[in-house]
Amino acid sequence: MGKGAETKDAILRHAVGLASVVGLEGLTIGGLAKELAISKSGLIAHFGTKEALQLSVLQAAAGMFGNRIIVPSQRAEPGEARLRVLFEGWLRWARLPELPGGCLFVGASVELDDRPGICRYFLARIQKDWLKNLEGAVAEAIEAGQFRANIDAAQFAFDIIAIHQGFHFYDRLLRDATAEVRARAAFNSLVLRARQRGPVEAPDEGETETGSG
Amino acid sequence: MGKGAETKDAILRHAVGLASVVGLEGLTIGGLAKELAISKSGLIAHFGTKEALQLSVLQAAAGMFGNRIIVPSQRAEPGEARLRVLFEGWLRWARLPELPGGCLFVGASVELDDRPGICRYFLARIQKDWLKNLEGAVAEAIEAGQFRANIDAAQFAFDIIAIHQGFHFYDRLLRDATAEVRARAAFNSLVLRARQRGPVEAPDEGETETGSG
DNA sequence: CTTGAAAACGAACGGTCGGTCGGTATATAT
DNA sequence: ATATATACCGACCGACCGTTCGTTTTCAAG
Repeated sequence: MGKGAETKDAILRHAVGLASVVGLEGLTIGGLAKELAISKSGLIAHFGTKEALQLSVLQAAAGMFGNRIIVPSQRAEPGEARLRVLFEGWLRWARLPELPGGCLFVGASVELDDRPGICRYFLARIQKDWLKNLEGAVAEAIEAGQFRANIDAAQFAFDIIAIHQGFHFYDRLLRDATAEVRARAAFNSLVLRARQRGPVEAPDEGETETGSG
Repeated sequence: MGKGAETKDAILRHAVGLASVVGLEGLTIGGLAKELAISKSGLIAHFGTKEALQLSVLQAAAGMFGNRIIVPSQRAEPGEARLRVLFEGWLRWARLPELPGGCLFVGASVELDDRPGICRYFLARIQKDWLKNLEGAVAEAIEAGQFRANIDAAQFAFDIIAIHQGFHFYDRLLRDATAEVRARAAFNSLVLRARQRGPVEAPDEGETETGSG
């Protein structure tokens, strides 16, 4: 890796973490440069414009996500196991020290949803990819006979994404310590419901429910 | 209403809609003043500081939410009916023409979750209030015998909030036309599961599932 | 009408923003 | 070691930010 690529990499590593806190628009070239102890002009020279920097930040985060969550998930066997690995990885992702402000994509989604441009376009694309990835994992669970055949994979993917959004809200804004427990409970309920008619499942007379089961 | 209160009201009406698009920080005094065809100084005089303006915007939006969603819900009978009215109202709320950028609270939640201050404090408080409101409606459904007694109202409230966040994500970023259908399906599934052991419920051999009921 | 208060104004402040430019240092290839 | 390309810098630009201030306009009470 040449000198240029090296510092560009260092810039993006910092920028991803900073953007997770202050948002993509909250990122300032001057502020980022000060953190890295380099000059504004030296920094922006690597990207040309702020929008290009923002796009690079999204791309860098997407790369991180792929390496840390998607790639490892492919070592799990297709179906429910892989789906669970993806979900658990996604929860951990939002708590990574490299992302002190939580999942960058959650923040960027809200920030960009009314601001057309390259960044919005890119974000929407990778989020749809992620959606399809989740749908695929559900489909595999159906093919493997783990989930019932009449499960709607697209709806299932919506449910998972909703749970993660809810988790983020509880965790980041409400600072609710039960965020993770609640998210996992909702996910488990979702999976349990999708399973083939199985051994027991008589939810009457048990512990509290709605998810926790 | 005196002259001062009148213009202050007009300012806030515009500001709420604008903030739903550009965010609380994206609000600029100059931009807002230009939209209203008044001077910057004349505008900010009503609030003193930008942070105070932002807080007023949140308060105004909270007032709108109370008038439009919470108050009408109290005409519905307690329990499942009221819960459904709250949920449906919440969906409509995110599509109000007065909120061209979607639910202001969703945007503000992400924007403020790492920025301490009066605004963040106020937002977290009213969001917890809303959470308790939902929990209360669930509890009433249990008391009315509509929902099983072992339902966890807090988890139920989490699930509803998650659904709404997922709806917002699908609707605003992905521009997915099925957002509303998916959200409603998830909600119906949630309610159906919570109901007392009822007439039929044999989910085998039916239409597609996971939410759709 | 007169008068005093309330409301809105225009101009200006210091600061920060993204971005540009010419020049200097540094790394890399020969 | 030298030459060339790359990387980086400090200074500066116009635009816009939130905020302040003194003045003028508008309103309402006497």
